[in-house]
Amino acid sequence: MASATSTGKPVSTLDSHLGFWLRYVSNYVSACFEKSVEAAGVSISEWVALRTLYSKTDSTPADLMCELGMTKGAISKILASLEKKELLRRETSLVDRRAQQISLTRKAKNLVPKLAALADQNDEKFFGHMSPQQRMDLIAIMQEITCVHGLKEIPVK
Amino acid sequence: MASATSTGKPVSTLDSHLGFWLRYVSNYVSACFEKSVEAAGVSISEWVALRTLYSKTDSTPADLMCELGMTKGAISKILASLEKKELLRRETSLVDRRAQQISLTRKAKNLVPKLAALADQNDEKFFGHMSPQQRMDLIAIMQEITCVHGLKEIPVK
DNA sequence: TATTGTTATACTCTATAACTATA
DNA sequence: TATAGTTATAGAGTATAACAATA
Repeated sequence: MASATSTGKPVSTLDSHLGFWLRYVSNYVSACFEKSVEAAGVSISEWVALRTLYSKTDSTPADLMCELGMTKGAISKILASLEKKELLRRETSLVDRRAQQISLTRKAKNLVPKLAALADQNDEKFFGHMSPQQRMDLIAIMQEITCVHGLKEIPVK
Repeated sequence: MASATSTGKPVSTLDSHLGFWLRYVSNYVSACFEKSVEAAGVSISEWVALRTLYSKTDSTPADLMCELGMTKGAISKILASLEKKELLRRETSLVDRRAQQISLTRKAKNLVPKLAALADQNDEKFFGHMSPQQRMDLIAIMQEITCVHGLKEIPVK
């Protein structure tokens, strides 16, 4: 697993790190999911934005900025792309004319459940061989790491 | 956790998927590691290439292509960058003058153990609160997923 | 013809920062 | 002045494909 240096200390291998394995598996799982939502016409970032807006109506770009952990420039581009696909509308807020109110179109409201089903299927594909308990345990472990390190935003990167 | 559609089916949330959590944690862990190796002057892809070459001397770009799961164009750029940093040499193979023999410089051989230590530290930082048994179990779970799905190359992406 | 590696090109995703308009 | 959002620019990382040299 590890070779030795002249000082006798072992040089750890790539695969001795849990971080390596998480990234290894995660990249495959995400790449596969990306492919499946792309067939539905959206990117992963767009899916995350859509699913967030589906639950939280009347969000502003600033809200999304916080929730997705991205810069306002990046959010602006995602929203422009979704608007172009007729999945959302942006209207100037009546309260503060600098701000925007985002709302999903009917098309988007019909699409989100389908995308959620794709996410379910993707999870089944990769983790379906594990017991429900094992999967819940794993989620709990990931959540614990999130807590321990104070991670906050949804990482779209 | 999930809202209901007009047909009564629940629309799963982002955080109900194990894939979401793996990506969430993995992105943070990798981003942190990236930052730490960048301070040492290399990217994650370059670290992976260096660590691979450290164990497997006399590799060719074609070998790396398979092992890192990247195209030859990408490998070529990584090798050019590492050569520019004086971390490796590329010499025409005596056997087949189309191929190259890659060898690490002394500078690289001194650097790799330091980078490996950074990887160790990164793992400690994020998973140090878990028991050795729990960490080994997690790695085993990731390896099992790898096996079940026939994943092969080291994902550098 | 097939293979090894390089290079030109393009694309995706994101950040930074200058900018516009409101407040 | 400060804030919300847009846009221009840049950079990282990778893929595709045309290319040169060699087999």
